[in-house]
Amino acid sequence: MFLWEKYEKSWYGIYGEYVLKLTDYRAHTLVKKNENGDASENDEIKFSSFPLYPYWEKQVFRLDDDIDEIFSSFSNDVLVPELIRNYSGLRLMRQQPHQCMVSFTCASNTNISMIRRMLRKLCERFGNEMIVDDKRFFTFPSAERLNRASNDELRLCGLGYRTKAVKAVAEAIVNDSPNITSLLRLPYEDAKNELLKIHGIGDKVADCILLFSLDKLEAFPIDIWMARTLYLNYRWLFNNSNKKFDNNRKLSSEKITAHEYRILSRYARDYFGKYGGYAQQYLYYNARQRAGKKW
DNA sequence: GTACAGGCAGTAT
DNA sequence: ATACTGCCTGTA
Repeated sequence: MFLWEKYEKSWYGIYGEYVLKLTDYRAHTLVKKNENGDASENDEIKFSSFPLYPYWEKQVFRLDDDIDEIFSSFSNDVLVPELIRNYSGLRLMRQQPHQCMVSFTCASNTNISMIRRMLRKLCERFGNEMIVDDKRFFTFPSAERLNRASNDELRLCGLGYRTKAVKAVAEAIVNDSPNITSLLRLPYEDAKNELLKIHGIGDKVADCILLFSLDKLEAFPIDIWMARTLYLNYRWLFNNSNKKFDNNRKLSSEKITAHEYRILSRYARDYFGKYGGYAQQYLYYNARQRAGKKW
């Protein structure tokens, strides 16, 4: 999700060895309809990819989820259903596990533009060049390639002290420990414990990997933005039970302690339930929107 | 120059 | 168990 770019009406995204392409003709069609009074052949969103990956949108945009059941599971909440109505185009994306693991390992303690920069450099240096529509893309490097890279080479991608962590993640994937297929099968808690064994993967990064690539929809990643949202809109959830911890939070840019993460995470998962990750996605997007973030 | 950004591991208490 | 601290790097 970090490696998507827009040109004209099309979005291009790096998905492992693939360049995915989504073209939105809908606005264009409105004009055409007005001019001709006729439906255009392009009256839709079109999906393609290089190389061909038929129906990738089903996998990547999770069209196989029972979205009605998921959305209705939040019907007792005040805020989330409203956000679902407001942000109707928002989707929870499913990434390839190895790309997701590397991406979120790079994501710790930095901002999105920095993450994008790091990942683009990793792709340029270690991925394969691909020309699509006369534009140059680089696929996402394999774990084998990253594992072969020297620490100095990785550092040149701007990883800083994350270098060691990226190496550890690449090595874990190459060694097949943990095995990705078994992570997909394991319940949330067990899969998370496996991920936490890898150097550089903590609570937050693990929850992102679980939600965005391992189909654990109850995973509820909490970064500083989610923490702010929880304190702002859901303080009542943990108001009485954790007085000491609740009161002195200043809502600002304080870092989340490990202890705090566990508490917030437990309340959020108890409250939002087995599809909580979907709620998280809407709450997160909303928090960023309200803060005027441009991604 | 300093503060800050979507955490983490290592160490001290 | 929980608290404290240093850490790469680019931007404001």
